[in-house]
Amino acid sequence: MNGKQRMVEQSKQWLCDALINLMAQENFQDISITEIAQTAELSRKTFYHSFKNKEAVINYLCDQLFDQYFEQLLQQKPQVGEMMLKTTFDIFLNFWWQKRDLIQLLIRQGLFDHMNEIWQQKAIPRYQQFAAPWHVHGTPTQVNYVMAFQLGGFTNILRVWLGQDHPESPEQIKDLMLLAAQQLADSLNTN
Amino acid sequence: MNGKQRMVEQSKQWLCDALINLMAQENFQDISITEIAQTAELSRKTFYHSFKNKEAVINYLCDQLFDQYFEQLLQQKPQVGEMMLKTTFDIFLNFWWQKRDLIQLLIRQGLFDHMNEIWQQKAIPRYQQFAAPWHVHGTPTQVNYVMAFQLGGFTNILRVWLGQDHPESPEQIKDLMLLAAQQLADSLNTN
DNA sequence: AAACAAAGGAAACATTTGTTACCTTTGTTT
DNA sequence: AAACAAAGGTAACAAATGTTTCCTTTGTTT
Repeated sequence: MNGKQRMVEQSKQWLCDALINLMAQENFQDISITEIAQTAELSRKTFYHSFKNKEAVINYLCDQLFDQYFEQLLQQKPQVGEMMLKTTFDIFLNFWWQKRDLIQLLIRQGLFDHMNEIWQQKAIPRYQQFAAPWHVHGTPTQVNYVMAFQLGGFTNILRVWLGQDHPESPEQIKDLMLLAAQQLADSLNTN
Repeated sequence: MNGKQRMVEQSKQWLCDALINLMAQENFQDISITEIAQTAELSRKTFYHSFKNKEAVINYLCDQLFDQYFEQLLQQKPQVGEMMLKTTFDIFLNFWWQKRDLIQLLIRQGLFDHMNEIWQQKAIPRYQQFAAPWHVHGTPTQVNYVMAFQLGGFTNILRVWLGQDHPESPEQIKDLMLLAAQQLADSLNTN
């Protein structure tokens, strides 16, 4: 990355930070582009040079988040069986626990759905690089739907978990999830 | 409902229909309020009387959809075990199959996430009226997270299913889901 | 039937948005 | 070092948004 690109990235980051700061005090809908630019100490022109609109800033922010998440996931030592399930839960829960302030802000502003859209688009192709936390076999279509189910399930747990004012610790959620998974399996098998 | 309220509801419906028709041809972002009002043969004032903005129209639309869905779900004969799982899948898949034109429109316009947000908010409290398709027991917190997982999973399957130009028939998806559920259970038990 | 309340229409309004033109600054290239 | 390309700043612009005022129409109340 050369100096010119660094300048552009820096501006984008400043605008992002400005929007996040404003969102802590004001409703997303009511924040104007002028306000963001002023807070970032940049001109409105620079905003429109960096982003198409307010939503694009959120997109950029979410892109960064997911790249960070998948980086952590890729560093995971290859594992199998139950250990893999636990490791995947650990990474998932701890990552979002670290980012909880930002996520809670997004949830409160009704932007979690927006993040989810980006997650789904980026995650499905990327997940082909990994084995699923539980073993999946079958036709590509079958695998795809099982993936979609898991992905949607995890994301929604994240929504409920961090949507609370005082969310439980990652450890508590982990135990909860393992128990729930086991129960789900039991109930499906005994039916 | 008296005549006055009927008039208001009728206007809302006309504006809704107008927006849907316009969305089939034009990008949601690029549709102006003026355009919607003109298509509905109502004044811009009437639009702002009925809705806060364009997004509110989508909210209204989604609210209607979910009320219809839960009505169907409530008519379901009380059942237990595997039959209940199949019945729930049937209602879910057939309902959305009927509405597939609208859902596909929403997905293409990047509004599925918006619908999802409304679904989640309305569904979690409402689901307390039902037993889950598979048996869930435990603390209220545990039940809540298992519910969230299932709900998120189903919704995401809907996204993947109807996001395609030529989605599979509901019967095919049903078989796929039952198989996937069984597999999930097996893999969790053998780990 | 008369009075009233609420909805819709017309039109004007300030604000915000997104775009453009022109100029200055700054990093890259040769 | 000079020429160049790209980014940022200022300012103006048309278009759209959301709000308001005033007036007409329509259904409800008494």
